[in-house]
Amino acid sequence: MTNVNLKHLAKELNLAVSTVSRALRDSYDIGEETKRKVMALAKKLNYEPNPYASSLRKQKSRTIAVIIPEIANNFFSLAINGIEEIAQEKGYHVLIYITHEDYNKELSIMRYLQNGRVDGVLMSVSSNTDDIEHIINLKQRNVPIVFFDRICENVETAKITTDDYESGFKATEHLIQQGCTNIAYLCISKHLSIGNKRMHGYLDAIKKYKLRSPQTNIVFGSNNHEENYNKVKKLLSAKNRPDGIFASVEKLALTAYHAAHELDIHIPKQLKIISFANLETAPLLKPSLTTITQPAFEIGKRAAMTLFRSLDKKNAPIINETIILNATLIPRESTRK
Amino acid sequence: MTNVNLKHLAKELNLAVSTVSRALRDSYDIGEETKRKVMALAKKLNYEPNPYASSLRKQKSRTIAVIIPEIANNFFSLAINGIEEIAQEKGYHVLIYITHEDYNKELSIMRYLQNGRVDGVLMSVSSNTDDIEHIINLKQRNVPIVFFDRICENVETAKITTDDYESGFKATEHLIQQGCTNIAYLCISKHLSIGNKRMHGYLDAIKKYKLRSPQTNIVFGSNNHEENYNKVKKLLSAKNRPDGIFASVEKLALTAYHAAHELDIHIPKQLKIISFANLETAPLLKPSLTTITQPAFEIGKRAAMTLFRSLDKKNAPIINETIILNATLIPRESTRK
DNA sequence: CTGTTAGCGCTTTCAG
DNA sequence: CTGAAAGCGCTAACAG
Repeated sequence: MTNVNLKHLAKELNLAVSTVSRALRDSYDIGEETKRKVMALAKKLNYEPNPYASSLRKQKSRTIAVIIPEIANNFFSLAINGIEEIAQEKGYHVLIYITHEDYNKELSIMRYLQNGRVDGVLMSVSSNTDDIEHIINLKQRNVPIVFFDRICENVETAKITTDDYESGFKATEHLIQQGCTNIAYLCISKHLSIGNKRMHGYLDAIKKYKLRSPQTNIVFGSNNHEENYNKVKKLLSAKNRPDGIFASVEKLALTAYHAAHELDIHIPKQLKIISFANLETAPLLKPSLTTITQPAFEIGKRAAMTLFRSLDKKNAPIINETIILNATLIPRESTRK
Repeated sequence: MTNVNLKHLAKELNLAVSTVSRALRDSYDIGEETKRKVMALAKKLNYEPNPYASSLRKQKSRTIAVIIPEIANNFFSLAINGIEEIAQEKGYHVLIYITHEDYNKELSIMRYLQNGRVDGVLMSVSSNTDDIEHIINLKQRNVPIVFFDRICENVETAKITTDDYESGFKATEHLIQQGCTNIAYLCISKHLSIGNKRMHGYLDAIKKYKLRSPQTNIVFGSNNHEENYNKVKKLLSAKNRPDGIFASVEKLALTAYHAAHELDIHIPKQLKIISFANLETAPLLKPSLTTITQPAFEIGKRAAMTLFRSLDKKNAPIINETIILNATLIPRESTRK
């Protein structure tokens, strides 16, 4: 870190450090002549202010954190893309943290953030987070939080989500219209808002169309892939096994695929699958999967914009509101044209 | 930022700030009794040191930057996953920057990093980066850089790559073994190391099997999707159009798919495609694409480990070495079993 | 318009 | 074993 700093510039120009500092930003207050000289030298020496000194002084880091459960998943990648774009526009830096669906990791990550490291947090909670103390804690330390996708209902802050209930309803309806009469629902965790909302949509569609849905048709998965696989396999091995599956996340759709394949159940003839999924490659590579695609990039952007709105204005509080963006159902037929 | 800091703790305990500071880390030097008291209060008040004050003082940020051209791409998502895992293990924070294949963005990002914001950088260069001054610049400011995947040959530092030449050779050979005699190669940029190495593998395979390959069979794409699409369409519209395509990146494979589809060329009957791709969902969703899959997660981990090796030991210089990991060819047949 | 001064919160000599 | 004091690089209040 052998680096040029304000002191260097000041000495070289026979000016006070503060003058140089102001010339470099304030502007209105410093003579044109001086400003030009300072700017010139700064450019010449490739001066870049030390961010941490400035953060320490201003108590603002111009940095936000993004906390997500996983990243090798198109939804979150796209969301980050949107977040990063807005952040770059606003001159903010983005720290990324992956919880790997681990509540304890989420906890310790949020501890790190509580002392000024970031000005705000964008997060999608881990699937086994049912306690919200750590989140409230951070909020109380004046770190604004915006949830996206996997929200916490009972934290008062901005939330950007998809129309999960409606999408769940439509997904189920879609399967029914395809002739399914025995539809199962797969989701990752009882704790997740998205899973529950989608489930309610599913249940209401079942009800509306007067289908029966045995309790066993709802599978709650976990972090453990093996376990999920066995549960789904069991589901598909039953005498009256489902002829349609609505998976609340892509990963479970794939689990179902694998299981069906092993059990020699033909997709989509004997089993139709619909799933929330953000396969960028979808139009070409998923001939047999109907997807419900979330506007991930947009969600990321909106989440970031919402956060920055409160950061830009001097600590304007984040409004406790939910912005709901619509997902799109992309039937597999259309993928073949 | 109403926050508890060392001064608070010190006052509360009737100790000097320095004593508290040391009790919280140094340990050997402070009385057991005092230490316990300090620790207890720190825990109770949920004390978390201000990272920027400490960074400023120690001239170390415990933060690294990851600079990548894009993120909505499985390769980079997986790599980040690996990077983040190692970083978390080491107690480092990860800043993420996306260049969107834009040289100018890459430039300005690296400017931000030159004054202590990060202790090191992991990067995959943008496709239109042919000038390396900004990289050298950063290196000279004592910010170690490790390249992964898209490396810069002529910067002396550690590089983690895939066996691009061999994979290019094998990919081409694979198409030849499938009966292709007129194979085209698609890549994104003349500047990229990976594209060039893969191309050499391709050319050597063509040579070895004594196929002819008209110059027109090599397509250099760009950032512009439309443009790429037209180039590929033109390629596939020629009288003696190729019967095999080796795409150096997933995106171009998809472009080829689209073009073939529009021109009513059947895949894989009339045109076989092989491509570098990291489709996590591959086993199920890509019935017609043979892929060469890079160990992305591993690459990320190795890159991070290499960087941390030099950060952990007091500024041990990064060795100018290239670590080459092997990609795996996954034929489409095996996806159907 | 410019300089002086006093910190931001932490670490680290240097003294006791 | 503990305290006092200096200073990382920057900003901002206060003087001139």
